[in-house]
Amino acid sequence: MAQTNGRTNRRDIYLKLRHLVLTLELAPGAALSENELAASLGVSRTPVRESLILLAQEGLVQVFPKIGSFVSRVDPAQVADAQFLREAVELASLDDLPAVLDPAVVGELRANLDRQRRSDLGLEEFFDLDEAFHQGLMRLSGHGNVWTTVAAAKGHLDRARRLGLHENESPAVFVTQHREIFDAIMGGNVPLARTAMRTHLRAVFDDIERIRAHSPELFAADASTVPVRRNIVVWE
Amino acid sequence: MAQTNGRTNRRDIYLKLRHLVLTLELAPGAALSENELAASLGVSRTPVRESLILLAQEGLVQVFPKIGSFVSRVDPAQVADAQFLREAVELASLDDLPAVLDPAVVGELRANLDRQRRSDLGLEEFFDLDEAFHQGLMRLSGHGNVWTTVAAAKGHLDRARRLGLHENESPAVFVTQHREIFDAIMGGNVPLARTAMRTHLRAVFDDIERIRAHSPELFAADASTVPVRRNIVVWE
DNA sequence: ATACGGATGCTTGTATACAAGTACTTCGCG
DNA sequence: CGCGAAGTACTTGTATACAAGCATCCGTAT
Repeated sequence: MAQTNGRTNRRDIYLKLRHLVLTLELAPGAALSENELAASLGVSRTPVRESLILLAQEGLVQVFPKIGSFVSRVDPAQVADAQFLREAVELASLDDLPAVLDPAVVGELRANLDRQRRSDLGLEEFFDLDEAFHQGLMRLSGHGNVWTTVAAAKGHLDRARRLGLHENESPAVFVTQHREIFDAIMGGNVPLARTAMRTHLRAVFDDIERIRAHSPELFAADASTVPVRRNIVVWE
Repeated sequence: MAQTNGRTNRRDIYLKLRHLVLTLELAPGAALSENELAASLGVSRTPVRESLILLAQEGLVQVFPKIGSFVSRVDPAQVADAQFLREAVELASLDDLPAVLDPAVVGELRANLDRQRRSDLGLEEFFDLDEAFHQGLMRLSGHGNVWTTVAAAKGHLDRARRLGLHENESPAVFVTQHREIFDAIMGGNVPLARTAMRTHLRAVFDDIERIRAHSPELFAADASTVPVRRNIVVWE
């Protein structure tokens, strides 16, 4: 999307940093330094800086000129916005399902669901499968590329979900809901699919306030939070 | 969104270039040069280049490493994607309208519609008012910020609309449709508002094939179009 | 006349140097 | 001991230099 052709350091670093932010390996609120990142990644500031600019446009990073760059704290307002967006898009996608479904995509979805049901499913595996599952549903109605836009907009929502599942037990309930959505689609019951989809998406969303009470420091305050530069060591 | 604070050359240039692309003053397919843009804007390559990277992520510009940068040709697939996205979001927003509407936003919308009805309405004025009108509708249901995401994704759609209105007579029919949507909302008739909104959005969309037949060189081919670098003048 | 090949000037990617500004530290003074 | 002010090290923004590669042009040979 961003780059049409060719592998560049910028693209690699952008994807790597984005993954680190979305998986919470780079914690919300963490201070980033173009120089430090460049040194640790073995490149110059240029590709790192350009990656941070892209992440800033996605809202995953905040850049304060002459002050510093920081991983964005999870903003409940942006979580709610992403929730509304994805719900609107995914429900509308269900209304656009064709009479006969693409058997290749259906096969992918079935295989995806099978892997979701494995007993040794790890959390990161689940998130990958979840992402592919929802994109697959969009592809069924020919709107697979719209998922790219939704995915780019739901960074805050994804991080909130990870916070919830980290302290939660297992994603088993979500796997069941995925199955219900899929079965409703295969049965040609669009209203049921819509209901199941809405229930599924809201189940994810409703945990957020509980998580916020548990880890308030990872969330943005009501007013725009002022970031704190990490301490500067003068000697040595 | 992209930048939290402070005015930088990059932000100014990014907004200026984005405006030039969306208004078709930079034609689809036009070759861009970081060096030329930097010289004509009186800055170095750095802010220009960083702006182009942002525009590339939005899909408005294509950057081919070691070859050149080009204003994206209007991609019918991306136009359709944006159409689906905005329709899904704006219709869902109507379903979320609160019982009592914010009088401040209602006043804005009314003033906006009055200006749309002026007889000397210019095309660029109309587009500005149209943008503000649709964002205002989203704000009525508390989803004003989601419009930012939609706006960022609909660059190809906006350019297609401008092509249509350039060769069309006047936006009068769209002004009427705006009025119908607004009246339905004020009357509390959500189903009517949904119908009017859908009609309105699709009226915009349905012109595209006609425009494409008229100006095919501004549209992307089915396969990924290979850009052509402009001629190089050696002597002189 | 035509085909082939090297030279040339453009392109973006990356690295680096300098500029402007912020916040912390630390030293000096009351 | 407390407080203030200057120093200092860090931050990002911008400009510039160099690297690598592609496309075109032009000359040459057939």
